[in-house]
Amino acid sequence: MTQIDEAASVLKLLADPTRLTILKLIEKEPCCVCEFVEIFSISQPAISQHVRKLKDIGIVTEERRGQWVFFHLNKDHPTYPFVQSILQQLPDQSYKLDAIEEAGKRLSCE
Amino acid sequence: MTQIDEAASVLKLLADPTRLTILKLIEKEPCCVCEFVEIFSISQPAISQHVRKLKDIGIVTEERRGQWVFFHLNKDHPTYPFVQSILQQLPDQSYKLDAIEEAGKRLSCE
DNA sequence: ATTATATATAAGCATATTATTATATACTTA
DNA sequence: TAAGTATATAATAATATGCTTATATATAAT
Repeated sequence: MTQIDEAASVLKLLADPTRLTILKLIEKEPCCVCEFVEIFSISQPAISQHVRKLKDIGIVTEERRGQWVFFHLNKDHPTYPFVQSILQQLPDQSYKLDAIEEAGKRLSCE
Repeated sequence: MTQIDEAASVLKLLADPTRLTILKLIEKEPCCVCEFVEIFSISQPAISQHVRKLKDIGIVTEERRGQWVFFHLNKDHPTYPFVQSILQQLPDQSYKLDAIEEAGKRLSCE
């Protein structure tokens, strides 16, 4: 496994609009699945599967708070500097959280 | 098409070890297909197909020199700064060209 | 305990990706 | 012009990806 292979693996994880948005959101603050479910127009299992891929390499960690699970960007992960350098170039996505809040759809986890 | 979608598309193109190495090589100097064929252990059509994907979005341009086609990294492309910021973090791959040269396999295009 | 809510996993399916082989095209040179 | 070299395209096959629905698990609340 060369550095190129490792970089390609990380890029593959980032190369999806849903996962990229998730990462960009939790870069700012931890979020829970129920928020992602409201934001994206895909099913809850689809969200879980995207998040699992991010957890599998360790760039995302989970923290359970009661029945909710919050996801954090793992700043201690070896690939974090690389990931961060990419995220940093993308526009903030928090407006998506604001939008569901205004629509009264920000669920009880908040 | 949001900025996130566009970024994801570009990342998808980079998310392959062959394409990533090609980009890293031509970042330094234009290369021709015959060199890639020696470097990678995949068929010539497979190389052509990888290169075509890069040409399709325009981040790579081609220049014919006789029977050879050389590929350049297009520094004027809108996504170049983004791509460059990623490539810049990867280790130089020129040793692969050196290796085929020493092995006497650097073909006539040189 | 039972029920409700939040999340994860499993199975299945459609589509995308990446390779291969066969063949076509472009250019060079004898 | 015929033959050789370099590259591109087409057809096809294997595998990967990302979604869905159904179901399981974990916690909370009645």
